[in-house]
Amino acid sequence: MKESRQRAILRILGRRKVHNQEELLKYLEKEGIKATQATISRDLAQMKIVKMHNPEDDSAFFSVPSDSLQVVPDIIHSVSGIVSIDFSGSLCVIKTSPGYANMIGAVIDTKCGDMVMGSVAGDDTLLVVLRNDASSEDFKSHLMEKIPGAELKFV
Amino acid sequence: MKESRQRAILRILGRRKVHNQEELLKYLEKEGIKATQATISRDLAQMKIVKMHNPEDDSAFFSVPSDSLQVVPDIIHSVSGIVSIDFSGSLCVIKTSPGYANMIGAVIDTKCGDMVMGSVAGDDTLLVVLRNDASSEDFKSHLMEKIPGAELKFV
DNA sequence: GCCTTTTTTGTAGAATTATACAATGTTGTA
DNA sequence: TACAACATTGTATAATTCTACAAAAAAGGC
Repeated sequence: MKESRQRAILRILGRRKVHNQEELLKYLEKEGIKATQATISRDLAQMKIVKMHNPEDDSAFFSVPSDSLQVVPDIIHSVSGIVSIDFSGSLCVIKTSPGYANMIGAVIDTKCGDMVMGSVAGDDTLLVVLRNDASSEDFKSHLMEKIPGAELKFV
Repeated sequence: MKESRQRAILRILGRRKVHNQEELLKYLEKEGIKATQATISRDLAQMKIVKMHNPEDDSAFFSVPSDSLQVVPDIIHSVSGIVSIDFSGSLCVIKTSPGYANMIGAVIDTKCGDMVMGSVAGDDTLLVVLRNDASSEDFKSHLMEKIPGAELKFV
């Protein structure tokens, strides 16, 4: 129950701006998941999800920072979000579902540190810089091994 | 007043874990800055500072995410936090005061985008990937020009 | 199965944070 | 200086989030 609820929370936050916990509760209910504010308060803390402010329009919404996800590995690994993967030299461009780039970047930094020099993530695009001695083929197979679901996306 | 208070907030959050706004208020007072909870609530929102949770020990503290800082450019540019700068090929490793790496990474991404491919920041270490056609010397002088205080740190 | 231990959850209320409003301060213009 | 326009702040309170506690559910051990 808890795991699928947290998975649903990630999915919802990746798609919409959610401004408070009551609102998140409503979206969860639409997916048939019932819970209370107290429960998702604990979920958000556990998942290290933060409330971000947008000074432009004075709004606030929940956001999943890039380093949040090693805390709940079981969840991340079952959420892929990867749309496409392409290479150009030692650069790898990964397109993701909206909002997922940071998360996937965090997983890659953690799981593929030996062949990755670093990564920069936008909202739905992730740029991975491979080390000089790492081939794109090596990186591909590493990804397939470490991120369940990734293999489906290679065309 | 507001600007120096926000500068002080960045300095404080870079050095200590602050768990709520009342606590931040006390640290500010120690620096001779008087304000109310309402004021720093607005400051934190404007600076896009978030409250992060640590599920390990059930604590929470304020944190400055990497993309927070373009919002308050006047402030960032007067905070250095750089401890050391080293190069290895087209890689640049910048050690910073604890908590400052993200912030400095954001400044470098913004100010040195033409010679920087991307950067990844930990808590006190920043890895900058230079473009192939940018020399470390070019990057150094660019840094010195763009980040007041940086020149002091080159040994 | 039955008992124990641990985890998850809801309720209710405490703690924290955000904000409407009024007041004060600041900036620019003449 | 005097005025208007705008920005910043404090007060009081509203809104939101967290958490102590008890109950329920799940996981292990025998």
